[in-house]
Amino acid sequence: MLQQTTVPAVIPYYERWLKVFPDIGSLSRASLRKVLREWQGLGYYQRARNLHKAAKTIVREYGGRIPDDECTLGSLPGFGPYTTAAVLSLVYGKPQPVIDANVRRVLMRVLGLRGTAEARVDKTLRAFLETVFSKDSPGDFNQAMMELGALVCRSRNPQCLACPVREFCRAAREGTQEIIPRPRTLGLEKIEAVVAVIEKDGRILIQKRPSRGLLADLWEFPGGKVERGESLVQALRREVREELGAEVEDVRRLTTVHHAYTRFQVTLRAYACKLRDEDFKTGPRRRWVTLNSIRRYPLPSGSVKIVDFLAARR
DNA sequence: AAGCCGGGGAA
DNA sequence: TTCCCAGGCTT
Repeated sequence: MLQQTTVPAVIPYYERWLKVFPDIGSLSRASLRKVLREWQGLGYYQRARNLHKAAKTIVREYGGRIPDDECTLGSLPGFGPYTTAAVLSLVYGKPQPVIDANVRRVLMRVLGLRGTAEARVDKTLRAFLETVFSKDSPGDFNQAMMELGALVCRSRNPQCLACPVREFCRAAREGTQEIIPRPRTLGLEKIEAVVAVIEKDGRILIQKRPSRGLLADLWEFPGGKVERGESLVQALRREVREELGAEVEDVRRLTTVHHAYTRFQVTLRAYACKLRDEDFKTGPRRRWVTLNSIRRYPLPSGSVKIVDFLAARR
């Protein structure tokens, strides 16, 4: 029932099912019509047919006991790699790692594997799993991995700060947890942006983003998207002119950082510079801050990476 | 490797 | 709306 179906959707069906078919024998003796009737509304009806057929085979060929060897179990209808490994580990305690959508997502992020979540990556994942798998408690390990994916390392809004394996996770380190695995449909838009780290008297200029939309009310360095046919420095001069009404000078390359959002991927080119004119608009959304105090402001992850660079340079 | 199979929950 | 879900089977 859980194949490609969420736990909340399954629970009521699961409970009714076990009342009607309390054991393998009762399922094996039931008519297909009754089996399908109990499955009605759950979808993927081939699963019901497979389960029914498997029950018949288990009763007729294996004395009503679910086979405990991989080969026999995997030959039953509906028993693919996941279900076979799940039964062997959860029911029989055998050292079989499972890879379901949760585990696949967790491991793709841990290893920083780009691309969509497909069974194609499973070979790589399985090799890694072998190195961390607990043969003492395979069932617990497998369920823990799946729970981690379902509750923390979620498809959307992963809770990296609460994640017990955060320090081993490449995606969390690189800020790519939102785009690993890559969403199946929409392609990732690539955005090139420039960032002006404007220094004056040992302080740096930051400004507050608009209160609505992307990164609302977060603070960042002046800057913006590079437009077509425009050089990076041209873009830098234009953005500072537009936002601050001032010209820049002493422009020097600082660093390049990458950050991934759900729908686009941005490359930030940071430049150190100074302002030629001092008469630009200050205001409540604009402040000169020291490198130390800047960390008290909420910044987008991309800006934090730039701040980290500046701090490390000291 | 890609298509197909379902319905619902969450954002 | 869009995306995805404790996959498996067929082409």
